[in-house]
Amino acid sequence: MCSVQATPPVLRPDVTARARIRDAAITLFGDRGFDGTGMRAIAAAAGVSPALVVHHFGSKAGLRQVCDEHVAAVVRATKQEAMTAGPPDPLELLRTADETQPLLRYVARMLVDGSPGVEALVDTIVADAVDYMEEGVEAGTLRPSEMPYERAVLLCIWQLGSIALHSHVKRLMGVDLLGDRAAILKWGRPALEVFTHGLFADDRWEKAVAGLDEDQLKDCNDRRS
Amino acid sequence: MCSVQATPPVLRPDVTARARIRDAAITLFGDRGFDGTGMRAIAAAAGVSPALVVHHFGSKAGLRQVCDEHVAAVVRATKQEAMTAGPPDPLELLRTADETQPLLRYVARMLVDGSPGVEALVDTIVADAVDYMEEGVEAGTLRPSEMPYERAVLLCIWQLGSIALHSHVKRLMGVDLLGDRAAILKWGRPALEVFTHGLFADDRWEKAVAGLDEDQLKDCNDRRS
DNA sequence: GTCTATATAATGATAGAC
DNA sequence: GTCTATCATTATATAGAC
Repeated sequence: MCSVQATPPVLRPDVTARARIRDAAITLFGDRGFDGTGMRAIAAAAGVSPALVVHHFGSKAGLRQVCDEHVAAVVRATKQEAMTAGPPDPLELLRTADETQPLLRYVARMLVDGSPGVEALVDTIVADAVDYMEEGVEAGTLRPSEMPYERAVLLCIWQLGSIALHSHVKRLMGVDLLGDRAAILKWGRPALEVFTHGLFADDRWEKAVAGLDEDQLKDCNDRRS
Repeated sequence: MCSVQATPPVLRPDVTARARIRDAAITLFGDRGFDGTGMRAIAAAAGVSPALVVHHFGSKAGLRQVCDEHVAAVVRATKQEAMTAGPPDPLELLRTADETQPLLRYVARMLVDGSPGVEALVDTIVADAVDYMEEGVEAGTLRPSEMPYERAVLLCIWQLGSIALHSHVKRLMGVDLLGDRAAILKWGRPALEVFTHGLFADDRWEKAVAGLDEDQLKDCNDRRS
């Protein structure tokens, strides 16, 4: 599993200009956001003229769509590879993270910027997680849940959200979730602790919430101005 | 705790134009991002001329700074209030969420846009969480951790990340984390399940990871091209 | 404090030569 | 396929009247 050469967004005359532009866009969009990145910056990073960007992709929106599709394809392929390699686990997404740093940075941006292709990508990730976790429950490695789908969504959002906030994780813990594997382990250890032993000392919170019914909450909401 | 009237970004001639501009900016920045929001749009939403925005805040960056400070102050005040009201719990952040929807939407954007005040805000949130959780452990409601700080960071990132990805949570589960309390409960239930019982059926994962040392991981990293 | 009118810079996109 | 030169639009910010 420790292989794969990521595609760095550096100037590489050996790949087509089109691919260089696309990779530069992925890096810059991921780094400064879609709105924060100009065509000129992309062209400069790819070592071409701004006009060539338009020539190849029609428009900035067209370029983004191609980036979306490419990133989604790579993510899907990476997950496919990981699936066939061995049993999935909740750290799978983070495990494969360092293979494709600019890609993940782009995904992190997509998640909040709301790029046109991100919904389908997230839905796929969640659907896969539902399958993974069902298998895990059957295999006896995961605890069964009263709400398997919701739990899968929760865990996916936690992981994707952590990626989206990678800069804060880096600052707070010195761990680059988009970076090397060793660093990711430092992040994974407390997660493992929570996932193995839980967070609460007992089930008093669960009981307390179980005691609440919808009516009480509705009432509580209604009392707001 | 079920009170407080949020400040809607609607046209309200009874508050100063300055406050209206600031609130409109918070809503729009949160909704469409900093780069995606023009001064004209802010002025229109506040019912004033674009020039007045500049007159009050100097520049778009200046306006953002004021927004940052205002949001941070409100968040701090809200947390302060929640602290004095009762014992804190991991859902505290989400509990108080619905009080201030536009504010939280803005925070969600700040978290990924990297607004200049967001680091301090997050650091404060984490520092508070560390205190909360230490008290929780002493009180016997939370399990002790081998890495209390890292666990607190993890949980804060999970919660803030969930807020940042609220649109996906809405789509996947029909729950608006920035919205009403009843919806949030639907999200909180699986979280409560994981926090109470854990996710793994046993400690095999923890043991497997505990067996890994840094050298192995380093080696694995080095083998990447 | 608030406006209209405008300056100036940057943006996405086009035209046409090579 | 790739470039230079340029257009049209939009952006932030300013000047000065009321």
